[in-house]
Amino acid sequence: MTAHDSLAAYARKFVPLSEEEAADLTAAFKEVKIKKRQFIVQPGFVAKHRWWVIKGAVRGYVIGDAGEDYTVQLAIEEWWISDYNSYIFQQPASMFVVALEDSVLLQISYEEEKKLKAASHAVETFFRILAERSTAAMQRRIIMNLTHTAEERYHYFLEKYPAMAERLPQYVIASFLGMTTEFLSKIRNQKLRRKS
Amino acid sequence: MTAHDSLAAYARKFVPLSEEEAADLTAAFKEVKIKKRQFIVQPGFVAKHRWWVIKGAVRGYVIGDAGEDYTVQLAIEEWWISDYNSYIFQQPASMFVVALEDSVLLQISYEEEKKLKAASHAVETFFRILAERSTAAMQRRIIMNLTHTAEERYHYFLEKYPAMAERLPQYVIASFLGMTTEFLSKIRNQKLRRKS
DNA sequence: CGGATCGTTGATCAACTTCAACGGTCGTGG
DNA sequence: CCACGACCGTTGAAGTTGATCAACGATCCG
Repeated sequence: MTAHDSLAAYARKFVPLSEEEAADLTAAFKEVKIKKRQFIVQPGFVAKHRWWVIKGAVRGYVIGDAGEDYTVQLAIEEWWISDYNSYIFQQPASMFVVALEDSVLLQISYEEEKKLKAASHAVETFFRILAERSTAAMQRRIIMNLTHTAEERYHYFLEKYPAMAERLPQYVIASFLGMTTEFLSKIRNQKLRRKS
Repeated sequence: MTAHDSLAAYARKFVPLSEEEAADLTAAFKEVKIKKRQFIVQPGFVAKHRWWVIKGAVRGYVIGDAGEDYTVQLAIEEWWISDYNSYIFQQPASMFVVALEDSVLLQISYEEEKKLKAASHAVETFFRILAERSTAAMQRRIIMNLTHTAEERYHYFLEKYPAMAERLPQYVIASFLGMTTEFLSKIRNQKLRRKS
């Protein structure tokens, strides 16, 4: 099965597409290969594309005032990634998006996506569903961050995303969970000097 | 201008609607009045509606294991609210949604919304845009929470949402920003014992 | 008037960061 | 092919941010 066929199959999980719609949708995506440490979005530049990961792992992050980095999004196979604030509004990005491994992506441009959505109600629905699911996922993440300690968030992450947990470097997971890599190391090794 | 006209005008900021589409859209919404402290979503029950605030203020929150409450969403005039994880997937809610003031809302049911989106490409587009904007806003909130201190988040909130800041009780703002009301009080009154 | 409700203040405490030092591993160029 | 950095993770000590606890004051409303 080709990369484009995978995407069509993925889209059909959410919305029924005619052969023609599926063909038009996938034709708008271009396969790109990126090397580990290669950037596809950088602050100050508009994110002109969104990407769907076929193979590999990609990370979106921002840099704080003191130079610390914070992972905002992670994507492995069958996940989407971009700087959505930049992509949706076509404004300069605040994020970096970089490959954590040599990766293969399917890339669609803002303009192409816009045309596709206008041309097909079903494709419009597909992107609406993606956006809704993304909203729901972000809401869950906000709740998790507000209501749980660093240690709880890590254990939840392990359970929910075991594939990422075993594959991604620790500093990426730590910064995704909103803690330092030192602290995550202590959690993992039970080196917490607890009163209890 | 009626409440339903306001909604039509709001929708037309994002997408062009024919007279018929606008009429169908607004007809699906029912005006509801709720009293301060009245709940419209409760954990365990499916959120069957989403609401658009015409007048008043509404708060969505979750309760942590130790009974602390965390504000997940706030809505005043022209904002949307629901428990989106519940509404989108039609699964039991984890949030409470409650009126902070006597409020007037426009309410649409999941089923009605579904029909409308299926019947009109433009309405589908409207909801897609809402979802995308919501995703982008949540991403900004995640970044803000990760990258800034409690004090910085408060000052940013003041600047960005002055209308809410002057109108909502302090404990609501504090829990929205992920801090205790005591701490927010100290920030506001500069009672922080700082080394600097 | 009297009880909720909301905000304030200070003392103490816990969660997590920062800083500094070090050890292992991986990959790349000489 | 091996040596030398980068990169990644670990550990401990000290420091900070913000939470918790407890008490109290003001205001609002029925």
